[in-house]
Amino acid sequence: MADVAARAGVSLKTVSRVVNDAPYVQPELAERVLAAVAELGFRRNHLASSLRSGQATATIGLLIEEIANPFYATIAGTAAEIARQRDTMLIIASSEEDPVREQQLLRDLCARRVDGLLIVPAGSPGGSDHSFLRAEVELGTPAVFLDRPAGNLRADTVLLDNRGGAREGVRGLVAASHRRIAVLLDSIGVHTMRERLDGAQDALVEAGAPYDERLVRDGVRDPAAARRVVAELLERPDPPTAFFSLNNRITLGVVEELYRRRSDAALLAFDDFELARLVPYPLTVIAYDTRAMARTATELLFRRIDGDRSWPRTVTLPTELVERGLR
Amino acid sequence: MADVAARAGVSLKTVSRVVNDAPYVQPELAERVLAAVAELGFRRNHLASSLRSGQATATIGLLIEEIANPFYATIAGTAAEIARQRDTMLIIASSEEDPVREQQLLRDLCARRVDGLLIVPAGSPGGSDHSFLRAEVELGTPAVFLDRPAGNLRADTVLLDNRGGAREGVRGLVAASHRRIAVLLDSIGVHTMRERLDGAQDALVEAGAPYDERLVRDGVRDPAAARRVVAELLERPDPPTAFFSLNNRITLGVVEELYRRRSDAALLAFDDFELARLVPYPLTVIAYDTRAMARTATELLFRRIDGDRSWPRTVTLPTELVERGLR
DNA sequence: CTGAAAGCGCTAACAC
DNA sequence: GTGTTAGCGCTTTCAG
Repeated sequence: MADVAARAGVSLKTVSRVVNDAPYVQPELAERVLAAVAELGFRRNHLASSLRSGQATATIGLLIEEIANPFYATIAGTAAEIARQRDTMLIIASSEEDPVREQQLLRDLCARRVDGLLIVPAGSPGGSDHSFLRAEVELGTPAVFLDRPAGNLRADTVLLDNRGGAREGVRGLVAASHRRIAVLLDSIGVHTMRERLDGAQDALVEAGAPYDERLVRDGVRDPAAARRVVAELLERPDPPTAFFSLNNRITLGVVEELYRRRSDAALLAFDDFELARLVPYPLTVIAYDTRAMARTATELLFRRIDGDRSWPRTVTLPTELVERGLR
Repeated sequence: MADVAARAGVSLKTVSRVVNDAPYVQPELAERVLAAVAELGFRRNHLASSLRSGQATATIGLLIEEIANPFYATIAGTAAEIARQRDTMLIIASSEEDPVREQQLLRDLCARRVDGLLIVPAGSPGGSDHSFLRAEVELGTPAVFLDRPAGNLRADTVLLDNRGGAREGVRGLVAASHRRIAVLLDSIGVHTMRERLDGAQDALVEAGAPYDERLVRDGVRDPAAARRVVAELLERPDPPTAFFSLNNRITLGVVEELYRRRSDAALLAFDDFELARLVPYPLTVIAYDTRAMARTATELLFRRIDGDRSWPRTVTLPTELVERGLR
């Protein structure tokens, strides 16, 4: 910057003004500065600038499980889009469901002085403890939680109506006279899974239907496991007449096995997915608007960054039942 | 840091040493410093640190079209994973296929003094001009290009064998006696699309098959458009007996229309996709390893960051033919 | 092994 | 309108 100033025959501060589009600079001087900038290939150091000016690194941090997962990719895309409108960059960090890693990454993000944090908590057993963020939040790094609530921290949170959605879906099955409904889930340690299971039970209890624990299968980690569980359940003496899959990876396996067996069991699935309409099995999907969730959270975050100090709020977004699959 | 030093009764520099795990600090002093750090809730300012120490922001920039697209999400995930092993954060920016925006974002990333750049060029007509990066690269910000070549810049590049893959796939169709092969593509302006089309023509020319321009349809932007084009082509007096879809969004539409009509046309498709095995139509897919591509590029980038000044190289990764779909 | 001083590149606060 | 001075939080350099 000093070089530019020398070359343009002005002071360092004037260069700073020009580079930052500050008002009250003579056009003539500005032009000379711009010329010098071009000649010298000068590029402003954003780090130094935000070091001096206190906050405003024009960067927000997003902490998720893993970027490659389409659900998180959608969240990241939405957050990036909104951030872009404010000339803010997005740093994405993946916790891979590890609370220790999550905490490290969050601390690192704070050390980089991001303007705010968007967090999908790692959902492993016990959940993560986010109390260490309290200090950061008070020091001016707001945090908004997405999809899952924070652990031990009062903060803005945007959730889906997992319980309500599951309840409504299972009510549909019950109304179609299903009583033996198998439920397949990934991990009961994850908040969303617990909520969805609770919703299913709500509907069953309401209907006075028996709740058979043997029909609930936890630990279904991938499509292959789902196929095995479906096969096993269907070979029982009193097989379920309906399946409720609590996430879309499980749904893939369930569909494949039901299709293979030309089963006529009903299928209810949490999470919509691209291609759901092309799947060779009729199913009812509990869909939601991932982008709306991410948008809400990101807007909430920017409101905080802009100085909103009101009481933290929790927003719950609705789900919707949709018919999918080829019939 | 000064506060911590005061509290621990040491100099500022000693705090710096302790915080950075530097050797040659008396354990006793270190302990006092750590205690003070904990009491005061001190957190090192990463920005200030890398401002003074020259480079090493432990951040790399990734420029892609859009994060929400699974292809780019996979690239981002792989890059983030490798970066993590080096305690490096990843800033992701989306160009949305706009070369102007691309350039802005790249400049901004440089202004943030990222240690290196991973770039999937915006593929719009004419391609982008990356010559403005030459200065940055020379100033020590290495760049590696992915999936598409750079415009007017010699740099490390990792590509897929688009042409070879398409050639091999179409050879298969030709060997199965197909002569009227329709080709559907998104935009001829994108490098990968041109290469794929060239590969198809290679195979046709080899076989002495007629090349019918009316069977090549550019501008098929989404699945709905693909459906319309398929419908129209099938209603011609001499309909194609095979379809070659140049990307997976197009493939979705083609599958849907062929399935709907219970057609027996052969389908060849560039890009594998999750759920391809569940698609209700037999198809041959030209698959490739996106993660390998991203891994290769990211490793190349870190080698540059570590000081490799050898001649830029271009790596081309192979594709593979795979049978998919329900038969 | 530890500390004092200088300064990374920039901007806030003020004087001119 | 423009320049000067100080200093953001840290690390480098070099003296002890």
